[in-house]
Amino acid sequence: MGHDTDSAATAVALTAAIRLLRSRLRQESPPALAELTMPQALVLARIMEEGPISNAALAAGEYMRPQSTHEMVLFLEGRGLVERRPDPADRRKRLIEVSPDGRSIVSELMGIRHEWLSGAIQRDLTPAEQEMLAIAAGLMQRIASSP
Amino acid sequence: MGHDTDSAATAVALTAAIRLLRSRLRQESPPALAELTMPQALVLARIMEEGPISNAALAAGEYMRPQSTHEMVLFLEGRGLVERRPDPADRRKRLIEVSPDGRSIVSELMGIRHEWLSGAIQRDLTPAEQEMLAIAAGLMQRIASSP
DNA sequence: CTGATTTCAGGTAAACTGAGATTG
DNA sequence: CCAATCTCAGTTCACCTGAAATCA
Repeated sequence: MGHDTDSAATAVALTAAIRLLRSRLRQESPPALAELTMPQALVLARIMEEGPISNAALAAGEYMRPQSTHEMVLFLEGRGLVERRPDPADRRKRLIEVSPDGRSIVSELMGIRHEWLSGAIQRDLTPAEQEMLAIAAGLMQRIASSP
Repeated sequence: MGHDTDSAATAVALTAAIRLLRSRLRQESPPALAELTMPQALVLARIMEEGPISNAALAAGEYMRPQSTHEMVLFLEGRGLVERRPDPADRRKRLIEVSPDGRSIVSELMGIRHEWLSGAIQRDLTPAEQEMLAIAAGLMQRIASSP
């Protein structure tokens, strides 16, 4: 154990795991409660975290095209969950911020949306495994954001 | 550490990690070499692993609708990468198998497609972290396939 | 007759590319 | 003039649902 080829095997296993888990999550997500789709909810959460942010910066952080995030932001604005105002320092930009309405539902929504996954983690994994998975989630984010 | 609410936090972190990593993978995947898309390549790999398999069984294993896998199988058949023959035991089914051509390119293809991820794992993680990620990939597959 | 499997047809979600206007 | 940002429009990918035919 510890050879060079291990990272390739891990890459294959991880890719397969991501695809499988995504498929299962799609199956288990409650459609009735889905006023917001998963990407919309996660983008909303990121806007809340990163404070007032431009659309271009939001897209860069999500590794998407600005057009893709733009559409989600328009949707969220239509629901009154975010607000946009011109950036006084750079009038090309429009700063996006979560509204009071959006802020009040975001935590509740995240809880509902992750209900199945949270339960499965608790049901199927030992406490030690749960801890390892939490660490691994951090590692995955690190890899995704590596230069 | 070790409370009930931890699994919820892990679920949120894991969902975010999956989304980020998927976006990054899309960015990093070499489009010129993509004669097969990611799902097509992974379905082909699964067919190779699981030997002769019916489309319904394939779909169940991937947590997809039979129609979705059917389309991929038709594409792979058109490229001559898989072959189908009626199941003598149950003539409703058609058994799908990887052709010699498909078998010869599948390992090469997997290597190319996972090149960036494999490199990032090796570059950004310590050996101990790499091992943890490999274990976590297994845990994710277990959760995805849990009843 | 019921149920499972395959297959055709059409639809949706979530990203993409291209192009135009405004501002730095 | 060039670059960055936002925005409109159309496109592609990866799934979905519905329905018909075949066979157990």
